[in-house]
Amino acid sequence: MLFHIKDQFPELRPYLDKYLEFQERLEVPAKTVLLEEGKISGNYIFVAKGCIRAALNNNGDDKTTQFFFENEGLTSLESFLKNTPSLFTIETIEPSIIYLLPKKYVTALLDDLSHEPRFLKVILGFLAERQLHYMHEFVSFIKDTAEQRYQNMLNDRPHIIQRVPQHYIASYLGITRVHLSRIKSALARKQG
Amino acid sequence: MLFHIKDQFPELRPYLDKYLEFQERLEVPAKTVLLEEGKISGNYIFVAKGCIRAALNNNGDDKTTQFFFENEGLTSLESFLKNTPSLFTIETIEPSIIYLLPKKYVTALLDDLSHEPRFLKVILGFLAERQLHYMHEFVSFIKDTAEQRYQNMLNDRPHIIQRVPQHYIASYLGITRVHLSRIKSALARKQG
DNA sequence: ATTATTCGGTAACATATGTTATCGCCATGC
DNA sequence: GCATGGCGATAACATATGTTACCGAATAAT
Repeated sequence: MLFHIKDQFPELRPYLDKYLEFQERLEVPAKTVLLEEGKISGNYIFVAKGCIRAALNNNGDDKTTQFFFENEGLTSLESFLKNTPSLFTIETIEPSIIYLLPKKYVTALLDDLSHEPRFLKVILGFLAERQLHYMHEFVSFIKDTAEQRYQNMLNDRPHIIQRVPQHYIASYLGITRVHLSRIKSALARKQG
Repeated sequence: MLFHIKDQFPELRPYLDKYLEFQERLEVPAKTVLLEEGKISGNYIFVAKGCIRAALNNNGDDKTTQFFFENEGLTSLESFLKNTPSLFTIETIEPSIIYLLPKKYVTALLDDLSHEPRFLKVILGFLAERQLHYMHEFVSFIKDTAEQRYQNMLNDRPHIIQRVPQHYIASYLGITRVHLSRIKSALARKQG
């Protein structure tokens, strides 16, 4: 929420720079858990290099719900705002470089920024974008078949397919890895 | 976004009251289209009485994506913020009383409020809530079967099932009305 | 090098869901 | 009163998707 804003909105830079020193830099291998499902989220997480996923345990099977790559940041929003246990586990997929900003600094920063009128539009745009993202995903489940959702991913976010193991992608699409494999071979048969 | 905030946050009332006079009150029968898919959204829509739905045409069949009831407000956010054609048709389900606030007043109000520090938290909380709503819907498609989604709706939003025709609910759940009917009779057989 | 894991493909069968068609009920308009 | 259309249930059949099991390639651990 913070550090990618810095580049897009230079006028806000002074507000943000003040907090950079409080970040903790982590260099971690693949499959490192950054936040466990059921725990309270204590940090804003920024991905400098690598990629990570959000996942939940659904009666024993692991369901991936989101992917994050370089220069994306995340919190378990619900956990962060309401101090409730996180619905998701946050875990690296590749070896990654991560920055953590403890929650107290994030809230302090928000307080700073609430006195800065220009910030309202920034935060509005930022949250609206996330909201539209989830809304599009949701609508896609209503209107599209699994095969169409895979095609959408191929078109809109091909880096996911290139970098992420297939079983994570399958659960993200709401299907099994067997079915995803079938979809791929059906598409290959159709055109190559 | 505006008029239900008024009651929750009395300190913002002066900001909001100024704009009340610009609302247009509409009393309309069921199946009245308030915004057509493909058109640019020109108003913030507030439901005073009745209920409405958002829907889209997917290769000829009508898919309902959201329901709104008394004291809820909506915009086609994407259309509103980016001035792009709305993805959805907005249509009344029951005879309804609707208030419209033209876009220019909404943006003027937001400008007013950007100078009011207390407002940032309000808008943050408000947008976060919408975002969490979509996220939960999205996650539910990943982890739940159609039958479980119907059960969730029964538990969390039973008024929808009571007031909305079944074929709208079916498309909202991502299934056909035939399948929804089967789910209902399966549940009835299980317990009654 | 050798083993153990992870990953992706495929087959056979089971279950979930879609499609089409038919029926009955009920509200509405004529 | 009688049509008409919207709505919901159900059946028969078709397709989509899940489950389990097995294979082989690539990668990591020893």
